Amino acid sequence: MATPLPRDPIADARLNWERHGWTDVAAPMAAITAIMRTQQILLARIEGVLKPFGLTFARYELLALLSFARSGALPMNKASALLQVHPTSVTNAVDRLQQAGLVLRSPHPTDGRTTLIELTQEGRTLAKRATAALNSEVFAQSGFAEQDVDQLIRILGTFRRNAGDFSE
Amino acid sequence: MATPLPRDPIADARLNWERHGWTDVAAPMAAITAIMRTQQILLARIEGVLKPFGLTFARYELLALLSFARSGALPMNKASALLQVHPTSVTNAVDRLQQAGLVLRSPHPTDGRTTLIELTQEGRTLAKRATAALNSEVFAQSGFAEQDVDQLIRILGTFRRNAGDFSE
DNA sequence: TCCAAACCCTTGGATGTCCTAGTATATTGC
DNA sequence: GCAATATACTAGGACATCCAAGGGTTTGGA
Repeated sequence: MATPLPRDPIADARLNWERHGWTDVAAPMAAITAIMRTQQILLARIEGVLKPFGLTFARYELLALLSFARSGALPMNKASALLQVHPTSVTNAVDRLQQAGLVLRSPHPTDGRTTLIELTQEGRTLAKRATAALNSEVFAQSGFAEQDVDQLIRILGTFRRNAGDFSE
Repeated sequence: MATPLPRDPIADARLNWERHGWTDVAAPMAAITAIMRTQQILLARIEGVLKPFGLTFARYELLALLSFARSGALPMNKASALLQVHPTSVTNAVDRLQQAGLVLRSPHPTDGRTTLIELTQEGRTLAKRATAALNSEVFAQSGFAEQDVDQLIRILGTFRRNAGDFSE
């Protein structure tokens, strides 16, 4: 890891905003920038843990999603909706997972437009092992205090609902 | 925007984790996944606002950073450290900003290895306009309650310090 | 003094994301 | 029943990020 900076760059940005008279939006700017940076840190940790398995986070997410589906299979469009990524991103991930023998495409029994993604036995095994690694090496040492985890879930849950992710 | 899902996919993932007995890491998993998704939503909003200016978020960040530097110029490696991205990402952003006439490269007066990035007058003007747009269209309507903004800044600030971003 | 180690930036390659457009299949409405 | 519309997936292109490697510049110890 690089040497820590002497000062928090986001706190500095906030001061700059306030100095320019944008006081009312300085705090939200700092919060949003902090989310960006935190995501970057977490993603790097996750990718580091997944690398030995030959997986990226995008591919892992798809694998994990399939492993929780009763039948171990999902239509592409369903996966796209649940993972909340663009359909082309799913196509890309499936291409690579298929090439690695972790999933396979099969035609939908009744809808000729739809392609089902199916977990292979190998894919199911790898998903299990990768999940165990993420659980112990990332989630169990998240770096967030327990009550802060609850706060994050609450705050970000409200945000995502307002953003139109889900209605519930 | 896509139709909202009937249920929160992250809450469902958390239930799946608990069902598999990973109860102790289910909450951090949910919090981290929520951060990933929130970042995605915010980035899309920001990119949408910046698009009319011909800017991406990465390029805007660099432009904004330069606009707050006294002299309007910074060494590449300094920018890389402050933005906390890989040096090649800065090279890439500078290439495009330079091509757009918003910044220019100049040699460091005393260190032949270093390249200074300098804001052009056009770059300075565009940075101002883009910041005004982001302030009014994103930061002023962040979708976070005021006290939640403070919570986020506190929680993520602690996280980033522990992750080694800064020592302060 | 001088050469090895450290540092700075760039190039090339891999991955992921999105958008636009195109092809194929279903569904809807007249 | 058939044409128009909607839906599903894929191909190609633009961007951003990182890593590995390479070439030029500085620094520091022998």
